[in-house]
Amino acid sequence: MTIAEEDYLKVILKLELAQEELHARVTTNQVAEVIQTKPSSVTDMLKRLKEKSLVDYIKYKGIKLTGAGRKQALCLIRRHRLWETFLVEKLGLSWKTVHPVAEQLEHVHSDELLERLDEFLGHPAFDPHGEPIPNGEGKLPGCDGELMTTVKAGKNYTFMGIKEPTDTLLSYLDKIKLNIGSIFHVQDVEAYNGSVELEMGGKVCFLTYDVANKLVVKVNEKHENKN
Amino acid sequence: MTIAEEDYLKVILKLELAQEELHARVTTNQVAEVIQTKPSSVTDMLKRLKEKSLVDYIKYKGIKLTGAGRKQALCLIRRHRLWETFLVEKLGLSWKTVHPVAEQLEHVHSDELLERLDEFLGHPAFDPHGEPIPNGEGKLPGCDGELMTTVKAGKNYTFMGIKEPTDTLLSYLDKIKLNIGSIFHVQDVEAYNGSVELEMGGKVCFLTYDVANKLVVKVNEKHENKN
DNA sequence: AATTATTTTTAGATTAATCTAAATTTATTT
DNA sequence: AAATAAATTTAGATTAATCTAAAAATAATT
Repeated sequence: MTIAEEDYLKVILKLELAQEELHARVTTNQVAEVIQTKPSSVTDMLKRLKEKSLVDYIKYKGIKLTGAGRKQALCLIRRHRLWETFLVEKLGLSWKTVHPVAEQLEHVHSDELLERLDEFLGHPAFDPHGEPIPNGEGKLPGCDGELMTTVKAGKNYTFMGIKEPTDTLLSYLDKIKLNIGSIFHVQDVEAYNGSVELEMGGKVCFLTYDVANKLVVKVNEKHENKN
Repeated sequence: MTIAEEDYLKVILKLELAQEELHARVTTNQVAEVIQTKPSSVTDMLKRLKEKSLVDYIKYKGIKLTGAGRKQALCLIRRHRLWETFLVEKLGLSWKTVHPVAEQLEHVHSDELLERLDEFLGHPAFDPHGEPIPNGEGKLPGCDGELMTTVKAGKNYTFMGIKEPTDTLLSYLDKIKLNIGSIFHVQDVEAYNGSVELEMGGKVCFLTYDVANKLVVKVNEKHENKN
């Protein structure tokens, strides 16, 4: 498995997940756009990936990952997000700068390294950008989470991840010190405009509906009766 | 700088350092032997490296690194050894297995990553195999160390590194729990056969001349009057 | 439905890194 | 010093990954 092949698989998976209409096939041009290459180069690569049974590719009809291809792609995303977590949590790099470095690290092949790294980081479920980290079996966590727009006043929650992370949103969360893993208490949900009032480590913060609607949270049963 | 180019530079530096007669030029066949490739492939690569002013290559006459080439090669060795240290010290992998993983990690390009990793590891001077880690300026540490065959009874030393590490020697040192960084007290040096008796954390151990002659140590002024 | 536009694929080149086989240069030995 | 052996280089191919330009297929529009 070459670096180029791995890059293509990852891009195809991301396009499949982002696809508007479910089960629609990813197109040659979509891939070329993301990889920043010519469609003809994509066609060449697709033939090679098909040869290896990593994609189901039909001329002029688009692409779909096979089971094996999907598994590989999820492994790459797992590696990428674990490395990003390491770079930010352990080495203190900024989440703004780690992507290109993780882009290189994700191509390092070693199952044992990956396992140990995961353990070293405490089996994190989300990376510093709030993206879920697939587990060893390729399953994404936090699928049982809910958006912060559905929380109930009086309950406690853990902040799990971000739905569609953008740099501006991440910067904002940095500023108000709302970090992944934070536990908070919902003081109030404003029925009028859906804004949420939280209490977190003694400090209070307000979130608009638009922000709350990007944040994935999980009820924290254990801390239910904290206040 | 491609991965292949980096691999060649590293091999050439290692051959230069291991050269019997100083200033002798590294040969095409030597490189081919180490890289496990054909001499003709080496010739091709040497032309490319010469083009980039990384080696001083004269047809039929052999190779020498230029200043720039040497700097690059030292950076690669630095990366390799820092990663090996990370893998063993932080992730708990065995020094027996880390080489091929570090071989991949050393090709990750990021100055900031390297700086932070070095800091995270506490600026180590030797890797888990006892090899010295070049610093940011490409200088090798422990050049002021001495071999354990020159120690004086009654003094305290720190175990810095290993002269020519082999798996069997490393395993032996593991077994007698003599680790890099260990501080020990020299109880006695046997004039008859040069064997050395050490005391280390209350335990005593004997080393033959042959073993002691591979171990790099440094007088530990601060602990001079421990006993 | 016919035409136009868009998407996708093919054909043919290019570059890095490798190979084999043959030619050349240097080293070694009679 | 001539002959032989060894090391090195060249010439010509090969593979992965890319490109450009042209051809073919699909989609959109009149």
